[in-house]
Amino acid sequence: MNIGTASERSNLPSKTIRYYEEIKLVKPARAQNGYRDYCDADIHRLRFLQRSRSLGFSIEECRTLLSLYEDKNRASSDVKALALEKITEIDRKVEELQGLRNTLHALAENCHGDDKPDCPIIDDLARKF
Amino acid sequence: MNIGTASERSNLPSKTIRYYEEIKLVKPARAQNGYRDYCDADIHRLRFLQRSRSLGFSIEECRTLLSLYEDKNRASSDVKALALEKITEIDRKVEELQGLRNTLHALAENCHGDDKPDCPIIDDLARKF
DNA sequence: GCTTGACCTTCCAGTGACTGGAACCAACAT
DNA sequence: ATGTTGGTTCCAGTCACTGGAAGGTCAAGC
Repeated sequence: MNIGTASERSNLPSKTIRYYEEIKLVKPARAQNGYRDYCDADIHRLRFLQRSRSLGFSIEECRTLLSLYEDKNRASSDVKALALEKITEIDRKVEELQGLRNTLHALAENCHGDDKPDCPIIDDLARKF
Repeated sequence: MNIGTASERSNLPSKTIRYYEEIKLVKPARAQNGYRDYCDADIHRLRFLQRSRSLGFSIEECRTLLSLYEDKNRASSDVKALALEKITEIDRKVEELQGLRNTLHALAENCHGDDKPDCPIIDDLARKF
């Protein structure tokens, strides 16, 4: 199976798939013409990567997950630990973003948003500490 | 004022300050010995940048905000528009993160997290579409 | 048989916003 | 005179791709 088909089936751009090969995440066979030749197991790995990346795992975390996936003797606790860690990380990020959001919102509330140069948002950014 | 002092006063690492000079955000004078020499207005700009960056504006947005800040005839509506756009963007990001969080949470809930290889998180990542 | 176009290959450069490190120069305390 | 601290420049690395150039391959249509 050529890379174009692999791309369609995994929902990943060809460029990304080549990149994943470069960093040794997926190693397809090569056809005689030099084209990459993906088997079903490769597609499976690619989809696994697509999904775990979209769930916010970093490439290195995906590498770990993939090896856990392929380790028949893995402990589910290892995977759970990674997931829980990720949840904490997401919670932290959400909190931070909501803080920013609230600050910006408060500033925008106080800004009449007209033609005049008077602007509390700018004033806040420029405030002395 | 040397870069070290500027760094303390603006709460930005020296490296970052030099980088901001490279991309033409802050252009300090130079002392005779070649050292960067920051005046109060420079510090003001640096703090403005520190604060707007920490509020989640990109460098290019900061550049815009800075020019609006220094434009005595700016309309406050211009600034407000940028802030509101940023809020929308943050809301989108928060929603996305919460989606991820919920998915991960649901998966972790169903995972007993023991020594056995059985793991619903991995199963989900590996699921066929 | 030839051309066209889609698809594949490699390799190099760029993104954003820094960060780390090497090699060197300046200022100041002891 | 020497050591420490703090400047300077420049180059490389980060993360996870993405874009583009230059060229090879394949199937279809004329």
